[in-house]
Amino acid sequence: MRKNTQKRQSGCPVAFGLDTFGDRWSLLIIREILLRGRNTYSEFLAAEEKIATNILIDRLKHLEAENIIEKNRDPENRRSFIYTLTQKGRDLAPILLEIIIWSGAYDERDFALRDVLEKINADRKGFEARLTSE
Amino acid sequence: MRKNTQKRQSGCPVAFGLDTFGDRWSLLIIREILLRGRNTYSEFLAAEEKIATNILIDRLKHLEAENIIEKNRDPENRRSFIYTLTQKGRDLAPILLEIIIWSGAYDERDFALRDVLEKINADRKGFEARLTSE
DNA sequence: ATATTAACTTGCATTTTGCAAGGTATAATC
DNA sequence: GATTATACCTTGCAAAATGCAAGTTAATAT
Repeated sequence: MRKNTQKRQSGCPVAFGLDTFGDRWSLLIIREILLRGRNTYSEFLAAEEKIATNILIDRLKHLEAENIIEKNRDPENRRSFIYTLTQKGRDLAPILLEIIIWSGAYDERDFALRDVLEKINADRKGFEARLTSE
Repeated sequence: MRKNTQKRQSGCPVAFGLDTFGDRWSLLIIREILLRGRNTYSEFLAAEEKIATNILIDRLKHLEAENIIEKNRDPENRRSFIYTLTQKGRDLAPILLEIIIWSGAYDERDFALRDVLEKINADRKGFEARLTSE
């Protein structure tokens, strides 16, 4: 388990962001919820990048502690939990979209989420507004 | 030295971005160049976050290999090198700005780069255009 | 009762990061 | 022209984060 959010304690907003969600996995979990409609532990585990179980639970706890995601019991299946984004979490959408735009321009390989890039190109503001609202 | 860019080989643009600049330090180096006009090894070292020398040189080499920054001798001081952003590097500006906006909304502490946030609020498009152009 | 699914936990190896102390080449100072 | 200082690294080792494989627990299905 990571040493309880050891932040750089720098006064810079870029550093603050990196300290909060700037690790190898957090944004991928947020991508799963925000852009792929996944929201359980097992769905996150099934993502193509193959996150390890201990890392996954560590990041989920961390993101929950940062109030970026919320964990609730699935009302229809009492052994399952549903992870959803808070407003703070949904507000990460613009960052994700900019990363997708940048990679769209510089990744030569064909890739997933092309549909997302197309939606951004078609109507950035509208698409983003839908993602950031409840 | 990091094992030559071990990428996740995922087809996702978010993962591609994270593999390219998504570590603890790369975006801070890019911030120094893009938003603070710093462009030498010693200036990066002097940044408030206190990056270690071996990590700094590793990230500089990595970013250069990824064609995000360029290294050139300082014509006025032959023992110094100037690191500048390529177009690919300048195109990371929107991502940095979105991180600054997000942190501006959710970091309760008073912080640096307030001036940048104000410029974004005053004229996002113009400010961003200036950053991404040569 | 038994098996299966979902959500974890634990132990240990590997990789990355961080710290402190060098080392080399250029330039400034005595 | 010898000494000192600056700028850019390199190296060795300790600490932390990540990754892998094998458990564990609790709810549900058979």
